[in-house]
Order: sequence, then C-alpha cells, then structure tokens
Amino acid sequence: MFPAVTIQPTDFFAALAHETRLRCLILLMRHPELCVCELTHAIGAVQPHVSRHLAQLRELGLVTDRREGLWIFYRVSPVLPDWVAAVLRETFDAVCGERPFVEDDRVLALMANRPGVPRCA
Amino acid sequence: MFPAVTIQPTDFFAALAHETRLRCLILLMRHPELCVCELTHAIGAVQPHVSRHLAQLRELGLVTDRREGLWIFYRVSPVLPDWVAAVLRETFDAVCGERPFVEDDRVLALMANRPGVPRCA
DNA sequence: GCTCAATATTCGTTTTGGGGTATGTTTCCG
DNA sequence: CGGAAACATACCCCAAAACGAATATTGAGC
Repeated sequence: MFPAVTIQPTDFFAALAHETRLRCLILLMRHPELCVCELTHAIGAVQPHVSRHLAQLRELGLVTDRREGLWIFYRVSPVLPDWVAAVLRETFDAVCGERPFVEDDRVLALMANRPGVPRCA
Repeated sequence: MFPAVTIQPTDFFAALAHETRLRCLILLMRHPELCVCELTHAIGAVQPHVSRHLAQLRELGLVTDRREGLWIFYRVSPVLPDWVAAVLRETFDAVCGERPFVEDDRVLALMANRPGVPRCA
C-alpha cells in the first residue's frame, strides 16, 4: 500500500552517483537477489569496498538484506516509492546494454561455486 | 535526430545530487527559460553560488545558456538523451509539489522587475 | 571614454566522500 | 570449544567538492 520509506531526492541521486553502487543496483535488478560474494566477484573489487557501498544503499532503504547461513543476500527493496522505482527502471533500460554493466553480468554468469541459485541436479 | 551529448550515468546523478542544482533544474522545467537573477531570487542564495552550480549543469550539457543584453538565460537542453529526459520528467512529477520546489516557484512568481517575460500592457 | 548592472570566475579554506588495510562479528562445522 | 568462511565495520589518509568572499568579464547607457 504505502511505500515504507521516504527518500530525499538528493540522497537518492547521490546513491546512484557512484559507479560501484550503480553497478550493484543494476546487477540486483537483473536477479532476484545476490549475495555479497557474487556482487564482489562480478564487479571485481575487494569485499570491504562492496560491503561499504551496499551499506549505504541499505541505509537509504534502496536495498534490503537477508541472512541465510553464512551468506547475506541483497535485493532491491520491494517497497520503493513509485518515482524511485520508475527512475531505476529508466536507468536500467538505458544502461543495461552498456559497459561495464553487461560485463558485470557476464562475469557473474561464469562464477563458480555460487550459493543459493545454481543448484545442480 | 541524435542527442548532441553523451552523459555518463554517474555524472548525471551527481549533478542531481546537490539541492541547488536540483532546484534550478526543477524551476527550469516549469519555465521555458530563466535568467540567473531569477533563479538566484527564487532560491534565495547569493549569485556566485547559483552561477557556479549552473556552470556545472552547463558543462555536463544538461542546460544551455543564451545571452540577451545583460542577462543570460538558461534552459533545459533540448537535445538530452531520451533516458535522461525521462528521469528528469519522473523526478519533476514526483517533487514539483514538495518543498522546497513549490516555494521556489511561488517566490519567483512574486519577483518584481523580472526581465524578458513579464512585460506589462 | 567612464560607470553601472548582470554574471562568471578565482582563491583560500573547510567539509565530505572514498580508498586501503586491519580488525570485529556471525555462523557453520568438526 | 576452536577453527574457518562470509561479511561488516573502524581507522587513517587523501582527494574531490562545496563554501564565502573577492575579483574579473561582458554589455548597456551616457
């Protein structure tokens, strides 16, 4: 019904203004949820770097996290204000085919030993 | 045909991440064009402050400027990439009724001695 | 030519944000 | 209970961004 969070426009745009955070968000829009090690691997950064920027997205309410065993899975918040979701979608459509966003998803697809999703038969 | 400029997503969002720049852009979306003194008056800041942030918007290609006598009129660039224009429109629709954006336009409407537009009979 | 009005830019300083590395916390497993 | 794995946080340092005030530029009018 009501979006759970109120997000200041300038805070929202500041969150999108960093490449690491934008790359994480784009990846999270391609997949229902991803854990930190997947995001870290896809982006090719060190883990504290990714964790720090994920924390900023979380504090703003753009993403939510869920613990499952050792892993913490992030997903795009399902209760975003409509205009925030709309801006994210417009941005996604515009950049999902560009660098470095395409490569990020390709690198993720080639990742071995991914938790959760890739259960073999 | 082709948008004249290529704008990096992170640069674009960084431009929107400052309140002064966002307030200028919202005002410029309500009016075909505005000069610096109008923007300065509406926002209630000192002139160098507004000029500096307008310069950043101009360097990014989000606005264009046109000199007419002593005044320099700014307007939202007519050749923005589609997704940039779409994000601006979504943002405008979301915030144009909120503070401080409504007040900015009210203050502007009450401004005396505006150049250009308000020619009396 | 001089002067004033509108705007832009520069300078010095302060603040904010990001990076790298080390360390802390939580959970699972044996 | 003692590891090790996954992730978060803290600390210190540097660079980019913003601010206030002063100054430079541009054009109009006389």
